[in-house]
Amino acid sequence: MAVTVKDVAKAAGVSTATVSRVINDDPRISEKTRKRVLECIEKLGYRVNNIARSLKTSKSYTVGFVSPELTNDFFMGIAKGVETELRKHGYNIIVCNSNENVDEERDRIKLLCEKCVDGIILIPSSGKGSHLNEFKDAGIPIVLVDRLVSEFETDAVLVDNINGSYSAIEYLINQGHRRIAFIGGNVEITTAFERYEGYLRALRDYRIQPEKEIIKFGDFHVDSGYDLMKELMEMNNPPQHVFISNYFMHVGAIKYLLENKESIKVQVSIAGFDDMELSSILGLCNVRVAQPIVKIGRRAAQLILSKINHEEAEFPQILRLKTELKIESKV
Amino acid sequence: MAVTVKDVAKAAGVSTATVSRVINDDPRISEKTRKRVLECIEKLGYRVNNIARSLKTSKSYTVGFVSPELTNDFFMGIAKGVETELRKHGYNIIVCNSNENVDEERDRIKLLCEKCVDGIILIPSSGKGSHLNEFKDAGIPIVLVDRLVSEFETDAVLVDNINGSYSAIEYLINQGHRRIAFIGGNVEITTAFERYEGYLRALRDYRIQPEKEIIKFGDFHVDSGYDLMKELMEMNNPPQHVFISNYFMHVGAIKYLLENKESIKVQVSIAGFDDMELSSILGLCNVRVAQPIVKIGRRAAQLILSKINHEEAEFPQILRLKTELKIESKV
DNA sequence: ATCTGTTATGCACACGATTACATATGTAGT
DNA sequence: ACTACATATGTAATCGTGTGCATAACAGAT
Repeated sequence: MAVTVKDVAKAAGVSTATVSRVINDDPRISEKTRKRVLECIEKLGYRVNNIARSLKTSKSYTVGFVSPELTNDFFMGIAKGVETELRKHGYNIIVCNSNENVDEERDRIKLLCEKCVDGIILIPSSGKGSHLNEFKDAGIPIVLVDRLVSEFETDAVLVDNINGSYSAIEYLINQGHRRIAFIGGNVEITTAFERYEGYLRALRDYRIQPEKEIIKFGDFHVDSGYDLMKELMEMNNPPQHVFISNYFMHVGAIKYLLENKESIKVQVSIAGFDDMELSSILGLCNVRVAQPIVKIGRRAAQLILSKINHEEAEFPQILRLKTELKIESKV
Repeated sequence: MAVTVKDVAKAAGVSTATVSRVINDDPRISEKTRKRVLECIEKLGYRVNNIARSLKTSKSYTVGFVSPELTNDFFMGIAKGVETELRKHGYNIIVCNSNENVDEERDRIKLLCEKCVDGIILIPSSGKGSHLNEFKDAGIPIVLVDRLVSEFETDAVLVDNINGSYSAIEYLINQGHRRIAFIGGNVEITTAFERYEGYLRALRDYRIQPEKEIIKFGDFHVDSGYDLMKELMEMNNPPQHVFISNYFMHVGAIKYLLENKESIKVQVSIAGFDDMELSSILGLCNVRVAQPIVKIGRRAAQLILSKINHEEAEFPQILRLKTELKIESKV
């Protein structure tokens, strides 16, 4: 059915080896035959079969990308960076949704191994990583993104969460605020823990005693941000400044504020992590810790490429990218 | 290096054919040898090489998913539906970003063909489709999603945009409003055209003369929504009701309204297409035409599966999914 | 004419699995 | 004992490429 090198070879009156060499730009082929072969390829509409090629070369030019969720601009921003960078090198990504579930995560990785991907970029769905050791002997390089996991060591691209939080809190303190509430994610996730750590560190450095009642932990989702903001606002003495360490929680918090404008006794200002399309329009968040989202993806791609090509500098390697503090001056 | 059927066969004292049959659940294998083979598979840590399998069976169990953008919850909601459905049948998706660019779209599809994907699900990046004909002879089924294109016929999963718009406008009219502005996308894109058509049709059915000055077209992006809302609000006689036929434009429009609260003379209510996580929190949009986003993906997956398996009922087939009108009662 | 070296091409096997066909074994019926 | 048939397994070809090795063709030097 499909046109193969064999057909091209026959048409051009050469061997399949020659055709293969033409396809792969082997310089030893004479201009004359190269031209003839290329003509036949064109005429017959030949297209290389990458499955066969992969079998022969043991390179699939495909990497797996496993994300806890697909409808999430943060994760997909990373995916975008990964795709853009890998595409330059002829790679594609197989995208899998782990549904924030360790079992599904394992399942997807297993399938990716069986598909012989050249590497895997994983945004872990939890803080645990023991199940990842099962795949060590498959010899497929893995790069973690955004979060680290326990019981599994590998390269990773992360953000400097501690100093990200720190800088935002420091800014607020310098503005004269001393009672700053905190809404964060589950501290078993490294990202959440580090952002909390940055908050605490800034308070300590400025000799401010953390106030337990205004420090709340949830799960990085919209509803959680909503609920925790509600808790804060229903206190007798609600805080006027809240640092929220995740974009989605921040959206949820603002949702609560907008829905309950009348009943809230104080005016609240929000500082938050991430600077997404919608962060600015919500108007209630004028201090933001921006992550270089697409760059995270790019770096992860570069890292996996160098592992695939065994340019192992000093692995395991952990890249920490800096955040940027964005202040929106109230007009 | 890696363990192959050969190794397993040797270890179990059988031929590779037998091992292959065990792997593929061939019922002709005796319980005794099946057990022995499975033990050896376990012991050696054998994992099937899907590249080799694909070469032999000409099935890659992979489909391509080409989207104009990755950081877009609408497109990724579709991707999620696709992934979920295909996963059940053992398929994976290679996700490509066409960057809303026809040339890149063609480029990605070409690569997908060379990777021997079993099918392609495409969210077209423009209204043109002539370049898709190049891939007809590759024999790889294609399913379009969300939009149709000119000069190329194939199956598609779409939304009933006309009646979606219609129902929203009809609702507003029944509420007593007669001056309803329209902000829409480029009418060369079928989706945008149909939503405009629904708007017009509703006005006509209720004997309302469309008013050119309050009908605006942009490009389905946030900035465009912002600009067009600005145009409307800067009119001498700004409309009080605006129907915005796309989620991102709707976000941009609200951004403008929030930023310019003081200078806007009228109170504006917005009706919009799509019902996303953030639609509700913005509070300014209480009438929404909800698309069954994940279901669109599911159906596209089912369609591509039936084409792959040649269960061609009566192709080309166009599925139109119904929208749902969501009214948020102002409390 | 012979040798050396370079360049261009072909032969044939391998990658790791599937599968049509052949064969071996067992069982039962006549 | 012979045939008939079902069951279980093996043999070997095949999918479409890439590539080590062999070889052919030719030029230039001796």
